[in-house]
Amino acid sequence: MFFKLNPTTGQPLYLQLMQQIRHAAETGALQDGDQLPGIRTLAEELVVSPNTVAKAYSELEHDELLELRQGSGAFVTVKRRTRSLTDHVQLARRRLRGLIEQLREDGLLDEEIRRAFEAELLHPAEVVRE
Amino acid sequence: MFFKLNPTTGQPLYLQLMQQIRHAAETGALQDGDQLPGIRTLAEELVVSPNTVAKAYSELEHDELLELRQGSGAFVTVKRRTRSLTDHVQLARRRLRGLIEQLREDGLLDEEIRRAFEAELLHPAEVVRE
DNA sequence: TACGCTGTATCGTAACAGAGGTACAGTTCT
DNA sequence: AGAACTGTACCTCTGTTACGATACAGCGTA
Repeated sequence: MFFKLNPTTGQPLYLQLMQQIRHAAETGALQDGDQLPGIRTLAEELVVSPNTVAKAYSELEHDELLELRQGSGAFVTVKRRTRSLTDHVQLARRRLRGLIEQLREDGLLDEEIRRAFEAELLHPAEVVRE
Repeated sequence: MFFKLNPTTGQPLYLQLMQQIRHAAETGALQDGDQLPGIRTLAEELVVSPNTVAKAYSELEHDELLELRQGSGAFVTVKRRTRSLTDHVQLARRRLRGLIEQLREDGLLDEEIRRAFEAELLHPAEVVRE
């Protein structure tokens, strides 16, 4: 599987995993009916406790993005809205990719880019220095 | 002051505050020698415990971005590298702003945009579906 | 000097994240 | 039926976050 967790960001691991699974569904990388790796398997790959994966899975089940069938596994259930949005999300990925590349070439660190991004998302309009 | 914390993201409040102060210094919104609000004042504004602000401040002092003078206050100390980068960061902000605006108009939610951003930052190159 | 501001330090408490382990229950396949 | 897989449910332990409150220490000014 194509997930990667970063223990240094301060964000809980199970949340990071949830976001990445969500995003995979939004881009179409995960499609309706796809089966996810087993809790123990994925936990071993990501080098985290099985509990952490289990928590992510069950939260996503509560959000109706996964269906957990005891004995058989975890399966993706993508709703219509998400499905109609995949194109937009994929386009967004490509645009973001281009911009991030440029910013990196300007010598910006990922951390700096992330801070600028979060700031922009938080304060839709803002004056830099009054 | 122009800070805002979000208790729902899972990211520690003191880290969020640190990032925002850092970013303010990177854009030039906070300049060398500027004085930050007092611990208690800021804590009250943000509706958090003074301990939380104190932790953010002292971590930033350890990172040499703040100078804490007992009795007088917290002051910004911006190094040369950061100073030479403000233009790039401000430009980045503007570019990100434009892109985010577009994506919102496409009907994407902030959460979806953030997931796409984080995914792109994490996997510089990636195939969407193999 | 005395007051009011600053940051510093330390309690105690609560909640949560995460690791690690164990046992149980349903499904699938042989 | 039985083995091997799945998720489910507990428990204990450790570390971190955050709150609340208290006391202390340095600085500046009236």
